Amino acid sequence: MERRRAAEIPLDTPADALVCGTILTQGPILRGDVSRLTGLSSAAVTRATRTLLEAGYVVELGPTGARAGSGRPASLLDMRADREFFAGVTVATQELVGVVIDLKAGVRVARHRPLSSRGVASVVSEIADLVAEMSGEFPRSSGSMHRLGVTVSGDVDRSLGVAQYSPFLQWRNVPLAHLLENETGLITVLENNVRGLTIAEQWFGAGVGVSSFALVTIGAGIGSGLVVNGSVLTGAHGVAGEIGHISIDPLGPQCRCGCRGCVEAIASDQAIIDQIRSETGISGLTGADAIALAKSGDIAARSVFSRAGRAIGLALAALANLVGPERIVISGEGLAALDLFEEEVRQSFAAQAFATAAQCEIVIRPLSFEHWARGAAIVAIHDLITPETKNRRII
Amino acid sequence: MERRRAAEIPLDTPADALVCGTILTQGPILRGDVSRLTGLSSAAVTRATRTLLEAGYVVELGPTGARAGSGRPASLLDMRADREFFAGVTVATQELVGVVIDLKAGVRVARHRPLSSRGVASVVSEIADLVAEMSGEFPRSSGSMHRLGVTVSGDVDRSLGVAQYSPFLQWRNVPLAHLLENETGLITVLENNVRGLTIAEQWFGAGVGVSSFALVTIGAGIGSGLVVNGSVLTGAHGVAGEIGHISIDPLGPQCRCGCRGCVEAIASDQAIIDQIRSETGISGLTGADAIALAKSGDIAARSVFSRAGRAIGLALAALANLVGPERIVISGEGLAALDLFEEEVRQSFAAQAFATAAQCEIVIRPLSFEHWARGAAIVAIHDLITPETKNRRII
DNA sequence: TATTTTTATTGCCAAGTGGAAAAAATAGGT
DNA sequence: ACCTATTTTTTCCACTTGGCAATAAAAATA
Repeated sequence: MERRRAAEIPLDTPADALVCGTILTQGPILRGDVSRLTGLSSAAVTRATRTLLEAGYVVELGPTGARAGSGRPASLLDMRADREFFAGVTVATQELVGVVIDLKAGVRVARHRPLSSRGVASVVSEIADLVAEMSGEFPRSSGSMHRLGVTVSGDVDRSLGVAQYSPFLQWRNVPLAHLLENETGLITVLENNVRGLTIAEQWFGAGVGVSSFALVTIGAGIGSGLVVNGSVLTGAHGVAGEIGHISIDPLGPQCRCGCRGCVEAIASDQAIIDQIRSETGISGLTGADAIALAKSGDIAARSVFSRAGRAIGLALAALANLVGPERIVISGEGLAALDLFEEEVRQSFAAQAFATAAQCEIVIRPLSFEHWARGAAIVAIHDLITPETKNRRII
Repeated sequence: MERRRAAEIPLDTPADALVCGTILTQGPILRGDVSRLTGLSSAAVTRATRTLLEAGYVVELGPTGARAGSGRPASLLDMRADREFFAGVTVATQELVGVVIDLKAGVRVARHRPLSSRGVASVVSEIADLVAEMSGEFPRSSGSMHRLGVTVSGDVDRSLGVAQYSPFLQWRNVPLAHLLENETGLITVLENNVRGLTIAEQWFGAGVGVSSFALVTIGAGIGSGLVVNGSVLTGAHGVAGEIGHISIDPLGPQCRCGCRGCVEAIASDQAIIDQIRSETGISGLTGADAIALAKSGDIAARSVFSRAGRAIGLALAALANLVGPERIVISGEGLAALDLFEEEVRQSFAAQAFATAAQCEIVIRPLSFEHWARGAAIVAIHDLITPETKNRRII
């Protein structure tokens, strides 16, 4: 699969890509600031900018509103959002979620569709259908759509476009990117779903301008994506950010991974439900019931949520102590219940974080499934713009 | 402090530094392999090599022993060990440990000296004395010594050369590198002691050729240094690799950090001694006694060591699950007792490591205090050769 | 001795980048 | 209205770097 990037966006030199990425993520920005942020000379910034301006990817917003005194007025640069569009699809538990976004990651269309089967062929054709459907449904003023990003859970090799192993889909070594390129005609990139969301936050969310941060998702499972030195950790064996399977209590509940006291066995949605069921004896208890019960003041339910909060706080502290991110972003579907344990999370984090690691900022960002699909689409942008490093540094 | 690197070793271009680092760490190596490892063209390798050969930093070992069939024989390149020497000093609990090493990190002199006081002025002058003493004591065939590496525990900013905070020395914001440059006349680099040992392993030990690994030290404290994408983690707030303060048991012993169940409170030397004392009632028990007792088959002592092993195994699993290193190296003074719990470490690691994270290799390397001092000296080499990256990538 | 094979070197070239000077665009003073 | 100071942006030039491809070197083999 030949990547015909040149036809899409002119990023001939490393400086081009650097400038493009900076304008993209740092929003409207002055040339001088681009130069300072990237370390490039102003000459290089001018050149790269001109290329992008001529190709219509960047616009000049005219003199900045707040006049800065005398001197030639600086003019702000920004991406032209409607110059190009990107599709993104994430394979969730029960459904496919798809979006089309513009170059500034603004969502133009969003669609859900139930997942009828987990077979490869069926998933491929349903993703293709969803994309085709969406691509007819948004007002494309001028730009076109060449790229698709797809995220699934499990072990994914992005450079190969292969889903190596997905327990949920029961897939092994599925070359999904290739299959979808054939089916949709779009250049397709495949990524792990948590990493996709992490990249989205890194470029357009709470990770902008920060060189290291972590995105923690709480819900059906508990996972995280870690960004260190500006790049997302992959793990030498494909595992990284598995914060859910840190054990914090040798007497804790059994986890489905086989161990005792994993964070996920204490604080995932199902774990909370199970614990409240066994404490209260209510057998048909749902997630909503559990939250309602706790909010109504039920002691047993509240203590289960508290325990979950402490477990998460300890896990975040382990993360902060080991990796030392500048910021930790908490998100996920479980956030409906977050106010039930946010205080415990913060307290036990603060207690367990070692020395200055406690300065790590913890922010909470509710993210919907649409955000996950948007993450997939943003991976497509990321793939377009991030240059492949040529020289391997071993030192 | 102007870094007059040019006078020492000709590393004018990035390619020079890349080739130099590769030859240094990959031992005797063929030009062709350098080219393959670095991604540089063979022409660039030839050019960089010639510069280094002419300056006497690299030697050609002549045709490789094992003839590889027909064709022009390839010749191995290696660093000339005695072309330059480096001093390294680490500030240990009771003493200063110093070494002088050559360019290939071979130790030429090693010396201990008691630490008479922890005051800044006294430490500075004693380090300077130690270095002066050593520099007269090794047979320098031709190379000279321009650089000194120093490591201390605590929060260190290497680029500033400042010890920001060292609880053990009770220092805050001590510009130790600068003070020592004035005192010794050597270009001095200051680094955290665990990071120093980690860099040593990365370049000359179990981390060679691996892009991510962890070095875990077990002894008076439990810490680790993490290498990801070829660079040592620093932590946004100066804390990283603090594996000792992960909490794995809410009912565990109280740690000096104030929390319960930290790995360090279960598995550090003192923690093990304390636990065995309280189990057996022997008040004057020393570390050697504890080991002897356990080796003699004492049930209580053995179970304390077993518990420590399990705690370390869980901590290593947390590390592997979060960061996903290719390899974990275990070292430290506590290794005298390692055979008492190695099996537990491996078992509980294997049980708790998530999915393929269990493939992470665990190797054991006993490292003496002299190795720590050597680590400091290797940081001086590292500082000489590692080029400062010019462009800041924010994407 | 000629040929083949593998490795190393050299000459040439293209291009990316930085430095410095020039130009552009404004505010403010006279 | 014009000039000057100021700040941002652009242009021009030259340099460095590293890749490509042809060439040389050093063996083994025919």
